[in-house]
Amino acid sequence: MNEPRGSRRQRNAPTISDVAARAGVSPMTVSRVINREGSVRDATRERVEEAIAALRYAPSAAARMLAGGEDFRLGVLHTTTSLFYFSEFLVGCLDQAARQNGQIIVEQCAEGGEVAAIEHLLNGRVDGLLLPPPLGDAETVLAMLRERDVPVVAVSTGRAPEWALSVSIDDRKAAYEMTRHLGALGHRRIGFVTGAANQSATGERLAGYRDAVADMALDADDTLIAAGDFGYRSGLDAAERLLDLSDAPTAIFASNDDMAAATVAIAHRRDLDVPGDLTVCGFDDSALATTVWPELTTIRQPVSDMARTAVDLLMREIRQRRAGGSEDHPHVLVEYALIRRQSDAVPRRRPRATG
Amino acid sequence: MNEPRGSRRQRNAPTISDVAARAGVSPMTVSRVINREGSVRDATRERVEEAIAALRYAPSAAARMLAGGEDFRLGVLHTTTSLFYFSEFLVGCLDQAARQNGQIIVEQCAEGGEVAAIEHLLNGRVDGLLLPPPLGDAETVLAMLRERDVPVVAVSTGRAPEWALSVSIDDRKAAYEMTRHLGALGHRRIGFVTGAANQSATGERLAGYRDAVADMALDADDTLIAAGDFGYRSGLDAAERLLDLSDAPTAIFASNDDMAAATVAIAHRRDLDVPGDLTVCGFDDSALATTVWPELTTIRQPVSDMARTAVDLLMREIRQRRAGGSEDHPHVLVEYALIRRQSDAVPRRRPRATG
DNA sequence: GTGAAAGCGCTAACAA
DNA sequence: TTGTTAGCGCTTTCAC
Repeated sequence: MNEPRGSRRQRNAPTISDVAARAGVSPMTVSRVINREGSVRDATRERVEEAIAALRYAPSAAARMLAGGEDFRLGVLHTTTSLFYFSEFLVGCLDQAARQNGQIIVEQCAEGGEVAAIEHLLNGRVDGLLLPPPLGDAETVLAMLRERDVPVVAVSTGRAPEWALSVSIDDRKAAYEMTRHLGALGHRRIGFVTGAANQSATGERLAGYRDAVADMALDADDTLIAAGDFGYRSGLDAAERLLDLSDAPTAIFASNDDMAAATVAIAHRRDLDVPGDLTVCGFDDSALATTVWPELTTIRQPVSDMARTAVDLLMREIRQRRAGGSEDHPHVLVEYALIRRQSDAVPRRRPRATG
Repeated sequence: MNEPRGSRRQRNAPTISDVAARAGVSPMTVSRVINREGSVRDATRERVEEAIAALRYAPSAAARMLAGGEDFRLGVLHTTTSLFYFSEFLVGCLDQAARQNGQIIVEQCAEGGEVAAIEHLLNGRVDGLLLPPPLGDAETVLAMLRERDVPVVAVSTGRAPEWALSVSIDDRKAAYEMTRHLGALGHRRIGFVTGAANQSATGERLAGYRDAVADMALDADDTLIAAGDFGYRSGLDAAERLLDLSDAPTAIFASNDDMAAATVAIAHRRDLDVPGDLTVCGFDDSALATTVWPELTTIRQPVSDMARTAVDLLMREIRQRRAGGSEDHPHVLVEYALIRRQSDAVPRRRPRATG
């Protein structure tokens, strides 16, 4: 009758005490084993590990956190643009956050509704924000966040503000490399389709293209540069313009895969074989790159790794701030890769019949 | 010396006790206000609410859960297919889960690695699983899950197993409606591109098409039905076959947007205007539908709402099981919508010159 | 190297 | 209608 009023346990999952009992040690020792603290004798550790395995024990994140573990609420702004990118980004965030007591709050926001969305997120007590493109370049958003002194990571931005954190690839170098690749294949006239004017990656990619054109002494003709906005439709128009040129390019490098896919569509509409008559390549390696046919040669941004890094950086920053510090704001550059698929080839011999 | 050793609080966020102190009530009363339990006098409630606002108090999810609140860990299997779908799906899951102490664990899995992935998820102590397509039709997956007695929701499946939960649209009816729409426009020969054979939605959509063809007495010709597999490339092939027919269709209804986009590409390659010379429509209303040009007339599946519903259903089921019960396994049907965009039109007059 | 005690913030059960 | 008590599962602090 001394039973204090039945336990309130609801889930019948094993607890740290169950493990301790089975291993014949105290809960504290189990805790030490779990957290990889040094001071546990090997024999003890082994017994504990056995018990953990036998019971299929998994620690309760909630209890852990409550007992002094830190926790993090990270907001992700989801704009309607770049849906392809977003999915991969989110998976990376979720994965990394789960490893570190992080919770990801996704806030959808319509164009123009960014400020309201952020307001909402901030009221929900998020500790920091992740900004996938194009938000990392949005002046009003950035200004607001800076004023509020919210920790922020900009992802895939060409040029992130100094006070923020960022994770990107070297857009300029990647575009340079792709352009050189095309040049090495034998293309002299390479068309380029730019991205949206308000994103800094756009400028970087264009600069990379220009560098390579200059370095390899390719045809440097401004009519070879067509303005796009990262949207498929803008790619359609840009490709038309480029292919209408009296001396049309033999290769077109679009600033993203959507516009490259559009270029392929236009080429086909004109009975041009890709890559036989026209080489087309993209940038990002989004789902679209392997959806269309031929599959696109492109620059791979490791989006989900970048997301993981971003979450990591952000948590570090938040932790530092909680501890009072935080002076450095790392801007990390991750590796990209040039992925060759079926959309590039050596140019067909030009009309003036060399051979 | 009676000071038990200073508080261990780490975050300086206000607690329920802070609110209670400020409002001059007990923590329990605050808890009642937060949880909208009836028995609190209005005056008291107001004071508490003021205190909450003043302190910007937000309850700690961890503490709440630990104290007996239920919690849920829901696993989502992420196959490489249908990335467009997945992003929207995930956002819905996350959103709904966040409202109900749910945590979403995403597990990526390669083709053929489903069983291992599930094993991993289950070891991570998930309480239930969400199965986006094509998993809801995968026999081995389903068998394993059933044997283990794991709560499961199949989403967007044509025909979910009785013992599981499901959220779908009425694929057959939707395809029927789209086909009738095409018939009403004046098309008599309507091509159809099927989906992957191993997904039950494929059969449903085809059946809907057939029903409408019969009901409207349209040309019922099996050469008008081309097999696809939901992939873009299969759509390319199917469209070629259909347009190579001596009496080619004036409209092609593809079982998803990817294949519809491929059909548009083939049409353009053959100098056919869409929708002038050929009407094309898709199914799903994925990101692709509004990416390509012309934008696709398609059937909208409200994926993110479906995800929300799925999470809800799953939590309800888990809760019931914890309470010992659970007899009924709801299969909910949500509304779809036929979205008209720019890819459909009245057929051009046929060669035999009617007028 | 290991254990005991206390407390993280909250709510269920009971008492007033 | 409101308050009191105890305990959720874990980790911290201190003692051995």
